Amino acid sequence: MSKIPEPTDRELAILKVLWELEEASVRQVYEHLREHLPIVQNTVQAFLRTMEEKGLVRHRVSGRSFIYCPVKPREQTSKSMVSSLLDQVFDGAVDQLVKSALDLKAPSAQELNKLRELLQAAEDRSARKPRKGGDR
Amino acid sequence: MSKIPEPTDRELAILKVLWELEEASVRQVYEHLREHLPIVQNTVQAFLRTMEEKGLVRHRVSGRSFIYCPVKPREQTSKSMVSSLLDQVFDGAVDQLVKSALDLKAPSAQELNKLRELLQAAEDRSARKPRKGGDR
DNA sequence: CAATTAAACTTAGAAAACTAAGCGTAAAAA
DNA sequence: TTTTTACGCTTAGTTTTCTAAGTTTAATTG
Repeated sequence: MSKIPEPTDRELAILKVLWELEEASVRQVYEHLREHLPIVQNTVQAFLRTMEEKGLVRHRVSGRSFIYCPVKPREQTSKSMVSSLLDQVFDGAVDQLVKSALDLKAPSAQELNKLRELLQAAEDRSARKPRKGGDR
Repeated sequence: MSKIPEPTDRELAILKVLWELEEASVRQVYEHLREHLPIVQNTVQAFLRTMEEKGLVRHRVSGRSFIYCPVKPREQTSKSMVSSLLDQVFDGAVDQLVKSALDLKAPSAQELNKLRELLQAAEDRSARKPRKGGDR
């Protein structure tokens, strides 16, 4: 139902802090953000307010402060962003996306392990139902 | 030197056509685009003009028409976009990006093959120089 | 040669993204 | 009790993105 829009760059920067801290006051988000980019606390606050309007974050009250948290977990958001990217530049070709990612930065040993697992899992799934069945 | 900005959504849609056709007139781009989204030829033309200013495309003259082509190949553009996404949401964790991609859409048999190759190649590279040496 | 057409260029404006100053209020400090 | 401080709210401005109408120019057609 509630169609949450994809976050913009700044919104994403804010969400990133919230994902990391689980929840945070305006102040806290501001403190984190300004380590990476020049910004003013009021700006952060204004963003959080509009982000709440868009359904990207929620808040609860604690004393005088609002404590914000993300509505959607990182995985869900990233998924739809990857999906957009996939359509926008790769025409849906997953392998090309992966190739770009691997070309970009040599994965660490741990990452390689994880990748092997992921691929194995994908193969298993594919083996179990090789045809393009739409169970969505 | 010449720092080319990342293309916006619409710019990307136009680039996609150019990547596909190698090169194309305004007219041709327009014809392709309007199959997917409501747009007017003038709009496409204005975009191509500003895109040329930004360094995203170049043109040559053929008769009365401008024939546009992308400055950067698809791979290069996608690479920097993937890089941004990686930083913006995954904090650089390639495996998480790949996981997102694989969760999103079951890869076809061909894609799986390609993925196996890619992983193998990454492993080979990693085996040959397991330490983080920077030969770039 | 006049009219039509097809192309690029100019201009303009709406919508979204981003930014921050200024205001009000209530708690805490002096 | 007065002052300061810490917060959220309102407002407003700039910039970027996206859109398309109008204008000009030159070739082709009648």
